[in-house]
Amino acid sequence: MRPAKQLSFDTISKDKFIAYLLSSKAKQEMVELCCRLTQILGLPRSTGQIFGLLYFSSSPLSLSQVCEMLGISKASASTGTRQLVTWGALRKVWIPGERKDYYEALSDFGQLLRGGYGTIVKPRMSSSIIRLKKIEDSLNDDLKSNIITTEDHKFIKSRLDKIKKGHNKLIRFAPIIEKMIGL
Amino acid sequence: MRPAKQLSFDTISKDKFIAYLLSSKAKQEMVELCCRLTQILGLPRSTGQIFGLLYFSSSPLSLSQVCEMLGISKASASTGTRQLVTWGALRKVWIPGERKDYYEALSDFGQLLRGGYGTIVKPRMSSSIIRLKKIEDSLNDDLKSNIITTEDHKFIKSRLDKIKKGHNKLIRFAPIIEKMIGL
DNA sequence: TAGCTTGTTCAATTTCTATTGAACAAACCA
DNA sequence: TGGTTTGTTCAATAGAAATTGAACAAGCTA
Repeated sequence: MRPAKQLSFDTISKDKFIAYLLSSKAKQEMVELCCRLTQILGLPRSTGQIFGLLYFSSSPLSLSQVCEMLGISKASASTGTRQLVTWGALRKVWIPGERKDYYEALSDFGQLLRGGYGTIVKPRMSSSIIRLKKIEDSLNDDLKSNIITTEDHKFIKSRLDKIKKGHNKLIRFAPIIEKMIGL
Repeated sequence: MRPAKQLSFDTISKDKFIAYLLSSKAKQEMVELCCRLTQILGLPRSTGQIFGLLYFSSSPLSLSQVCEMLGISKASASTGTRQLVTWGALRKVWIPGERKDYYEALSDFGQLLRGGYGTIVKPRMSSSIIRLKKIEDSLNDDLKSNIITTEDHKFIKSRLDKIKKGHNKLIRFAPIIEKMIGL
């Protein structure tokens, strides 16, 4: 009895590889390692696992394969991959004749760091900084209406300045750090 | 009617200042700003608030004052300050004749970053890296017992190497980054 | 068109973390 | 000693975030 559909060499080798990832002890350790690294950036565990799996997969995988191999739900896989794609850690691969989306990890691990920095740290920083000017204003008002002593006002002002200075420094150095992080 | 205990100038000015922190709109904004910045490092909100309060206080505050002014429990205040002290963001101040512990924030905001990096990122990194060697071993075993093709083995090996390389780079650059971050 | 495959979204649930109240320990005082 | 003040610890609770099942949308096939 012949298989209904003849398997190409590529398909066979791919299936073998997936079977390996599913069975091997090393695989679990690899995914776990990668997962841990990505979790440093504050990613959910499931998302970390997805990246780990794809980072060590020599061929792109579909969503359903990711679900099956990691034992997570379609929903998690969908949201996880989307996030990783927007961060630039994964990329969609179009396989001709296939209706499924396939994903592969960029070898540049640093892309993940940069993505995380750009979407988590940076916006929070700037949204915080926007308020600085407002705070300084109400602080000056407090001084004028004698709610606060000149001395205390001076102290608070100096601390605010420190934050401003630090922020500027970070802004200035950020591109350099980003480049250095390019793993 | 005279107050039972004559207040020194210092005490009066301090009480005034605390009243200011309690009442002012600017205070809430300041604490919130600082809180947000510290939360970037993954600190609990209450801990962030403690740091924010002390960062903008011109005099050291006791635990009970922190509780009262932030409306948090003794337990949170105790654990929060302890963590901040071990990170080097706060320091205990001994006031002669007082039985309470007083705390003040170090003006060096970067100390917090370094503390967070040292106690959160660094250990996770190294504990992850320890496993690298182990993974490589089981990978080689898999190759020998023909569970995996030479090709796939090569691919996985290259990805592991990338992680190793990236880790080394981070280790090498960490001190430089730490210095640059010194706000 | 109906039926099938694939991916997304969202309310409900589970899981994890932060926070708290209360019991405890330590140091001081009278 | 007993009482008071201060700080710590921990089990229980409240709160936030991740995960999921299920309903939905979009695209293809016949």
